[in-house]
Amino acid sequence: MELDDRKKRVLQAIVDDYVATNEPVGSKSLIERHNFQVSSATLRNDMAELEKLGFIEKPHTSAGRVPSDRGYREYVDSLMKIDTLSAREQEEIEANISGTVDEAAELIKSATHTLSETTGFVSLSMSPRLRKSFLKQIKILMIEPGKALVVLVLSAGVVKDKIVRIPNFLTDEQMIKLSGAIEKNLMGKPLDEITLVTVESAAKDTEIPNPLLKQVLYEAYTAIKQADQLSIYLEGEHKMLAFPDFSSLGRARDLLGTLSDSGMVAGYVNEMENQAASSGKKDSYMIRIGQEITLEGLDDCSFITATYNMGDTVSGNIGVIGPKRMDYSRVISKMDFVKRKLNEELKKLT
Amino acid sequence: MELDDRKKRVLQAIVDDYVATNEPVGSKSLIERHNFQVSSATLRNDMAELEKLGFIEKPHTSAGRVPSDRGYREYVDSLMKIDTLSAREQEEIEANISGTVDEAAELIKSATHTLSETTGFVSLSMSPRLRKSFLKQIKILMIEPGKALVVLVLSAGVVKDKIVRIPNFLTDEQMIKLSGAIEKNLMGKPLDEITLVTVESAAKDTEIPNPLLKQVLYEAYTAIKQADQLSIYLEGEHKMLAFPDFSSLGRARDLLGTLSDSGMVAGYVNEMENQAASSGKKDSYMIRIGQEITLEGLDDCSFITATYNMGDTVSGNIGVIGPKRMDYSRVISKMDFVKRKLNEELKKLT
DNA sequence: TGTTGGCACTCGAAAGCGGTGAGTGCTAAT
DNA sequence: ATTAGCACTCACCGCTTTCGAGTGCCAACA
Repeated sequence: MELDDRKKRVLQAIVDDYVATNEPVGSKSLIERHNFQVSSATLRNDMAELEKLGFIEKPHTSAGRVPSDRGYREYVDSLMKIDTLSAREQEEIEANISGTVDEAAELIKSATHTLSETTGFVSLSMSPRLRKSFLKQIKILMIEPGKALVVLVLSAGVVKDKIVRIPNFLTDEQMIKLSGAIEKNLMGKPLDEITLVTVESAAKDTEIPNPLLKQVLYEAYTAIKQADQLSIYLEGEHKMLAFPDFSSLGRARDLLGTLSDSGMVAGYVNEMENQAASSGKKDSYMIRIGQEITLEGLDDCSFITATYNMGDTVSGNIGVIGPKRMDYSRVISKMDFVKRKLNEELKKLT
Repeated sequence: MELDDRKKRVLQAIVDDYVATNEPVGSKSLIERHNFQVSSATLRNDMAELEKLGFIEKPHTSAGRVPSDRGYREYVDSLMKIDTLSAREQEEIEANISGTVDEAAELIKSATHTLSETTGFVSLSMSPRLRKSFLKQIKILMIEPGKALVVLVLSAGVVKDKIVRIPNFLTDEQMIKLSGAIEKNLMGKPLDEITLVTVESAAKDTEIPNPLLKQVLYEAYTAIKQADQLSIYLEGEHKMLAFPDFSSLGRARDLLGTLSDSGMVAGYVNEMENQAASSGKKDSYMIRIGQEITLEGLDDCSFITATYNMGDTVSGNIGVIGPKRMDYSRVISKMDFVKRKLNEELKKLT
C-alpha cells in the first residue's frame, strides 16, 4: 500500500503545519501555505484517503486533520529529511559538553543537561551498562573497626565504591592481605562473570579464619553487583508544562507522575535499547511515538534515544522526551550531535 | 494590637475551614460549622476588623474571606495546637525510615522520601554541612598512571571521594608515602580549617620532588573542599499539580521551574537555617509562608524545614514545600516525627 | 479516471444574557 | 456590643446565538 507522490507531500505538509501551528490543518490552509498545483477539493480527496489509511485523523467532524501516531511514524521513517545544525548551534552544544569535566559521570550529566537546554524538552541519560566492563582494581579500605570501603576501578575509567560492614575484630593487616588476594584473582574479569562463588574462591589462599572471611567476601560481592546496577538521570521535567499539548492539568499530572518513577522509565529505556539491539538496528537513534510508548501518560509524547559508548564493551543511553508534535528533524539532529560529541569526550577519558 | 478572644477564634475557624474546603468562608457558614454564640452579623463585624488588620482578605467584593499570609502567620505562631500522630501513622513512618539502610546519605534520602509520601507534598533534604566535621582518614589511591582517587573519611561516618589527575610519572610507592604524610598531618582537623597552605605544609617532610607534589596537593585540597559543598535533594515535585491551588498552568509552571533550579532552592534553605540560627530559634522547625518566601513562583506555598544532626558538629535540613493552604498542624507534627526518627537512626550509625 | 467548483451541513469556540445565591456593608433598634 | 433587616454585588451556571473553518458529496469537466 504505497502512497503516491502527492499524498506523501500532503502528509508531510500536514505534519509540518501541525507541528508549527498546533492547529488542525484543513485543505484550504494547505493550499495557501504550500503551492500544490491542485485545488483544495483534490486535497480533500487525498486527505480522505490518508484518513482511511490511518495516517491522519480529525479531532471532530468539522475540524481539520491531525497526524495520527501512524502518520508521525510514516513521517519519521520515510518523509522527513534530517537537517544539519547551524555552526552557531554546533558551537553552543560543543561549548557545553567539552567543558573541564573529566569524570565520565559528570560528562554524561553535562550532555544530558545540554540536550534539555537545546531542545527545550525533558532529557535523560542512563548510567553506563557496566556488566561487560572488567575489574581493573578492587581495594577494601578499613575505615574503622567494623566498617570498610570497597573501591572498584573498572575499565572505561569508572570508579565505584560502597561502604560495607565487616566483622569488628578483623585487623588492618588482615584486610590488606585479603584485599590483595581478591584483587589478584578477580582482576581483568568482566563484572557479569563474577559470582559469589568466584569471589569466595578468590580468597582461598589466605590464612584468615573462615568465619571472618565469609562476611567480607559477601559484602565485596554485593559491592560488585551494585556497581553494574542501572540508574537513570532525568532533567527538565517542568519544561513539559510549557507545551499547549499538556495544558490539561490531568495530562500534565499523569505525565510528570510517570516520569517521577525513575525506575519505570529506566526499565522502558532499557527495553527500547534491547529491542533495537536484537532487531539489528540501522539508525543511530531509536524512536517511539505516542501510543507506541507503553508508559502511562506518555500518549502525547515521543521518546527518542541514542546510545553512547565508553570503550568497546560499555554503553549507555541518552535521550529526550517531548510532545509528539515536535520538530523531529531538528531534535534528532541535535541529539545526534550531542551524542557524537559525548562519545568523543568519553574517548578522551580512557 | 492584641486580638480579643473571639476574634482569635474567628481567625482560627476561617483558616481551618478554608484549608478544609478551599472555598472563601463567609459569616453564615462560619456560624453553621462552629457554634459561636453570636449572630452572623457580629461575625461580619469581627471579620471586617480582621480584614482591616490584614489577617484576612476577600478575593472579590461579594465573596467570603480568605486568610492572608499574615493570617496564616498568626495562625501558626499562636493559634494552632500541634496534634499528635496516631499510632498507625507513627508506625508507617518508622517502618520506612528504620530500614536496612546504613549509609547516612541513604538514610537521609529515605527520610525525605517518607516525608513526601506521608504529606503528599514536595519534600527535600540538604546534604549535611560538613564544614565542622573533621578528617578521620584521607587516602590517595593510584588508579592508573596519571589518575588517582582521593578518599576522605570524615567524622560522622561520611565517606567522600573524587577522581583527580596527577602527574604521570608519580610511582605507586611515592603516592603511598605522600598519602600517609598528608593523612598524618591533617587527621583530626575540621574541614573548614584546612586550607591549601595547610595541605601543602602537611607534605613537607617527604622527599618527593616538589613539582610533582604541587599538583597532587592541590587536587587533594580541591577534593577536601568539594566534600563540604552543599547539595540538595528534592522529591515529589509533580505532586504539586494535584492541588487546586496550582490549577492554573502558569502558576504550576513557575513553581516547578523554580524548584528545578536546585542551587537556588538550596541557597534559600541555607538562608532560612542561618536566619533561624542567628535569631536564637526556639522551635524545632522553621516556616516561611507565601510572600515571605523570596523564591519566584512560591507565593502560594509554604516552606517548612527542620534540622537533623549527625554527631555534635554536623547538621543538615529536611523540609517540605506545600500549598500555603495546608494543614499546618499535621504537616509539622509529621515532619517533626520524621526528623526525630532520622536523628535516632543517624545516631546509630556513628 | 482524476480534478474541480459548488453547496449544504457540522460543530466547536466565543459572545451575550438572565437568574441564582452566597456573601457583603450599613443602619437602626435592642 | 450585638442583632435583625435590607439593599447591593458579583462570580458562576446554564442557555442561546452567532460565526466560521472545515467537511463530504455531487455534478461537470479534461
